[in-house]
Amino acid sequence: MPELPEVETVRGGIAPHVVGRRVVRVIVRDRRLRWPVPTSLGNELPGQTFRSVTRRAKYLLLSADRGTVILHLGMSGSVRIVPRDTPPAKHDHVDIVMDNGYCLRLRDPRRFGALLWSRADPISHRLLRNLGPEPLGADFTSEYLFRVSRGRRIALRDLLLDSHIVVGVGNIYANEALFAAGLRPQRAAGRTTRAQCAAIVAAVRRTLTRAIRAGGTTLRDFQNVDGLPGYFQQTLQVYNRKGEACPRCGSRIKGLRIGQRSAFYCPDCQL
DNA sequence: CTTTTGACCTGACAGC
DNA sequence: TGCTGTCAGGTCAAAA
Repeated sequence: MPELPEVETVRGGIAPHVVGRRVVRVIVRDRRLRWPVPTSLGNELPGQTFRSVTRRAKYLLLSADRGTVILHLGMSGSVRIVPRDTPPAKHDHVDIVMDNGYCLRLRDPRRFGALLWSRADPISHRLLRNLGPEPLGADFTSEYLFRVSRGRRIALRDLLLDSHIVVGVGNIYANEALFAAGLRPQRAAGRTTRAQCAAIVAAVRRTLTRAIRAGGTTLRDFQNVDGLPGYFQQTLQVYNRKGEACPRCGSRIKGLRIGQRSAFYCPDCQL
């Protein structure tokens, strides 16, 4: 469910409730997430204080005194800050109880998310080690994108989804950014010019930045920490708008499948 | 090496 | 009211 803007929205939402708080205990009701929630989390985290909440790709990193909680929301994960005695709902799998009477509660119906504990630097964790550059960072440049796309027949949409190329971009924002760049999602990545790569990079950055400002996109069930939806879906130009009028030229937006996942584009605005 | 496919899960929704 | 089929914002591992 969440892409970079949604994860960033969650990061900003939980940070003020978490940083400086000491963990009292960890309650695991169901450890069967994408990988089992490690017993070391419950053994080692209590007694430690959270020092910062940062993000790498779609991972949230809750740094404590002698380790880091690595949290990924998968497709359906969400976190809330609730009073510790709030009865858990279905799919509320883990509580991290803090010393102020509140807890960080993780809900994840599909259980594609992950909650891990890293004693060492989380950046060298096997899940984070081989990730590509941050899309809003200085390393994601048109020259970089041009270089890594040479000789690739993969669809542009799928190149943007590849976390080894660039992180944080999911299916919604990949489609939206390619609309903004004027390139069809199914176009072969290798068949792009330097100028087109520059347009893609600029479009990715602008799309993500705007979405963060809007508090993310809520299509079905994304909620921020306060239980409120994001507002960027009102700004979506093509995603999930098959058959509707292109906001730029009025043509009918097309939908197609690339691999197993749907893609959307305007046949007149995108080459 | 690149690209595609299958796998992991539950829930919402459309259509009958 | 049910049933069935389809789809979903992620991403890893294995197959081709």
